[in-house]
Amino acid sequence: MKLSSRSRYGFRAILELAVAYGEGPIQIKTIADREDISNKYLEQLIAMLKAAGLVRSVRGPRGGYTLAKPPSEIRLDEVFSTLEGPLVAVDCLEHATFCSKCTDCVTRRIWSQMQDAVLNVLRAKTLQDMVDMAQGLDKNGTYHI
Amino acid sequence: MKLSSRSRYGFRAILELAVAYGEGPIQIKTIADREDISNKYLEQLIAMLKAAGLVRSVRGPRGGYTLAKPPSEIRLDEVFSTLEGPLVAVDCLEHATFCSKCTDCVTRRIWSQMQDAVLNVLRAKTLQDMVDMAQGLDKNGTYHI
DNA sequence: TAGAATCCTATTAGTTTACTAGTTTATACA
DNA sequence: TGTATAAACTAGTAAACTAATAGGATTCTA
Repeated sequence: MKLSSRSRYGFRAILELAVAYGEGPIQIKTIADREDISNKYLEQLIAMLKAAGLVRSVRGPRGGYTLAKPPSEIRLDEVFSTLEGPLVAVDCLEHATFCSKCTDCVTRRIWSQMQDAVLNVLRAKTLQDMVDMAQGLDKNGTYHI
Repeated sequence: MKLSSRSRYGFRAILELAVAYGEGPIQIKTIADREDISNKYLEQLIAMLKAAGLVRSVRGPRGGYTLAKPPSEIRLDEVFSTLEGPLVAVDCLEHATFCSKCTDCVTRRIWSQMQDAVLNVLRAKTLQDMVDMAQGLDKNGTYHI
């Protein structure tokens, strides 16, 4: 139940992009410096976000990354599952035929409730919500952990 | 966000003990056979549950394991955190001094909400609830996944 | 006192995590 | 048209974790 730094770093990075949405591309180096993340490692995380279609890139001088859509159109569960893998606690929640007792299984019900609880939190929010929260709280635009 | 088989196996095992509560000790071999888990691996998982004070052991012939308390007094979050480690999504949720922006941190708020969502599911239920669910659903007393 | 059961310690193949390093490709600008 | 800039791509790696397996020591009962 520990979040990987993939998620922690990735969320902080995409939040930087969300805050700067509409102001042109931001470079990896900028984000890495600001959030104190390894340049090369962040590069790989952002590549994941790009592959998922959440982020767009511009190559060459004055290039960098921008959100592919407005912050209000990117739900947090999209970001999370891109970085952390599918939001499935156990396989039998996806494949109903996984085991013979699947529909009757008590532990499966608990895992299902846990999974739904997390999913509801993340599905209910977009990057815009995080931007709004940030602007209400923090004046200088830096975010941590 | 994938549950380890430590949790999956461990929960199934302690549920067996909960169902049999008050009927004397059950051997590892019995549970391992019934739940199709490696004998030696289950031994280690139950050792964790014992170290956490959730399970009691009786050595020698006709020995085995029983719950240390009635099923109604063991909450699911106790079992979960014993097997899966502390239910803390990120370190800065435990240590408020972890980083300078901790109180203002936006991502931290999201992790906090996620963690609370899971915790609420697990804290609200005891092993007795699982036993009740099982008895309403399944006549032959076997549980899977 | 035989044997059934837990208890304890060690080992291991495979995977994942969190990086680092180096090279290649595209492009704005002089 | 050259050059600096920044993403893109590929590979490697030490450390930790996962899911076991192995073997013996200890304890208690019948």
